[in-house]
Amino acid sequence: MNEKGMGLPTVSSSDVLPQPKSRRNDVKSPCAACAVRPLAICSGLSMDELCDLEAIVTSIQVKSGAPVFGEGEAATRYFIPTGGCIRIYKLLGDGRRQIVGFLFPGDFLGLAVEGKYAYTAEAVVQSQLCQFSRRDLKDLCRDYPALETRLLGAAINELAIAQEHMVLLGRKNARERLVTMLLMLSRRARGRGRAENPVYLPMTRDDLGDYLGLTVETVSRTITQLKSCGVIRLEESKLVRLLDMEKIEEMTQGF
Amino acid sequence: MNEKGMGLPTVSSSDVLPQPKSRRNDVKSPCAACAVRPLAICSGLSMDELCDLEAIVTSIQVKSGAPVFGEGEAATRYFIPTGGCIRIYKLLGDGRRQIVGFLFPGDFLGLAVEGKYAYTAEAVVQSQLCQFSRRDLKDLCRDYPALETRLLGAAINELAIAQEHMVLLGRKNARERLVTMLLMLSRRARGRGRAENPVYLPMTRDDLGDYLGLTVETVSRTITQLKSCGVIRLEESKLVRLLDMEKIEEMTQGF
DNA sequence: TTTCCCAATTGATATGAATCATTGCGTGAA
DNA sequence: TTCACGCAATGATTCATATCAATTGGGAAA
Repeated sequence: MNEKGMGLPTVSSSDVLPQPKSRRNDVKSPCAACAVRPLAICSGLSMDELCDLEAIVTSIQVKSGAPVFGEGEAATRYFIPTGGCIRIYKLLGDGRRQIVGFLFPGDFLGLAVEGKYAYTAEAVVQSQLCQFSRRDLKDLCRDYPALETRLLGAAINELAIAQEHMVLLGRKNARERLVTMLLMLSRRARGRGRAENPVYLPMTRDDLGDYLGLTVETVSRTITQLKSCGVIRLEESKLVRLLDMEKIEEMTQGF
Repeated sequence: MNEKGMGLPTVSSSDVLPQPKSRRNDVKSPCAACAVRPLAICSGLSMDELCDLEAIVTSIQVKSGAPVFGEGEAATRYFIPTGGCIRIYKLLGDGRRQIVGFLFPGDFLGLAVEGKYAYTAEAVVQSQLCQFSRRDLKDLCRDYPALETRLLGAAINELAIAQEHMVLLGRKNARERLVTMLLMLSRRARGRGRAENPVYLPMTRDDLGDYLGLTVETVSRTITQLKSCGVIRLEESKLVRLLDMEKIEEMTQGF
């Protein structure tokens, strides 16, 4: 049950602050210096290709809680987060919410079905994203087929994550769900070159609940339970120290 | 809880009966006559392209209950079912099973992460599939970039279905899960040009449970409940007549 | 500092689905 | 025909999580 984000207006100028970024002839090219490029679909491009990419990209800022786009909207833009965290979710008619993913720097955002976004995307905390028009990226794919291969790779990767999450939602209990998520966040942080151990949870407990298919209360109680088991410790309410990795990995997989 | 399919051998010659199909110079080309081609990634290819496709494809038969491939296996082949029904699932260490999808004729099977299948695929009933070697399809994608675009489309489509299913698993109750699935199967049958109303359920109640994140008993009870509500009628135990479409659609979306 | 507000935690109780156990049903084999 | 077997349906009970209701905590504004 969660009404935040229902019937939200789409990205408005007060929420999103566009900052032109394409400066093809600059001394420093922003893409070349981009910290998340090795992670994203733009990795492994030649200098020339990078320039063409830069020519079509814009950087935007989205304030905490503000929408990037809404479910059902015409999908005219693609995004790559470069900072912060984005939640994507779907709503049922009575306000029940299921968060189907959290996106971090380097992930790809905006895959659409029949020209429409299938979910709403909102910033969990203030976030930065690279923005492409759909048309531009399509054109670029024609010139650089490798780019489409990368997009396919990103989609397959997302699909695998989604399938893992279906196992979590369909077959795991509350404790297993929590530790699975902690481990997943830890691994993804490592993948981005960030600290893997005190796991940082930028989202609220409510968000966690709507991602894990639980209520806030159950999330909270389960965290307490994991603390008393001695497998985690809260350094702050959003910073979780994993104490017993072995036990945690065990708890994740149902052995 | 379900032990069927645990530690299964991979496709063996007794389960799968290969039938060479590539007869480039035949009068009748099998792909040209293929009933599911308009649905599958092979739609919209020229006669030439179709010939090249035929040259790399094999048709196989898989007996009811037999595996097509197993989770963790090296992903050397892709498939397109042309008849029957395939379940794909993941297992937890203690045998809990989550079916992450059912595949029907025209769907694409075999997307892999890091060269390995992320799930097991088994025939629900005797099924036919077109089989491609990964390498061959990759080569063909190089020549016909449109093919890769179609693969991307298939992956995005799967992803959207997966996200819908996460909503079901995370936020819907047993009754909503059942009617959502019935409606989904009805729509997909229509999409394949088959009857949309008596919905045919080739899978067992056990499979339904493992797909919907419920137990067999709950599936059975919920079906009984839907019968007494008057929204469905069982013509046979695997053939469900949808009686009140309006009420059914209402029940799926949480209004 | 004090106040306010929202997020998080904790407690008491209700409930939907799981679990355990049994019965019924339809199909194929003897 | 009868029997056996697997699948499906039903019943009784338990249990995990939801729900309803306070209470606590921590950061920002006054």
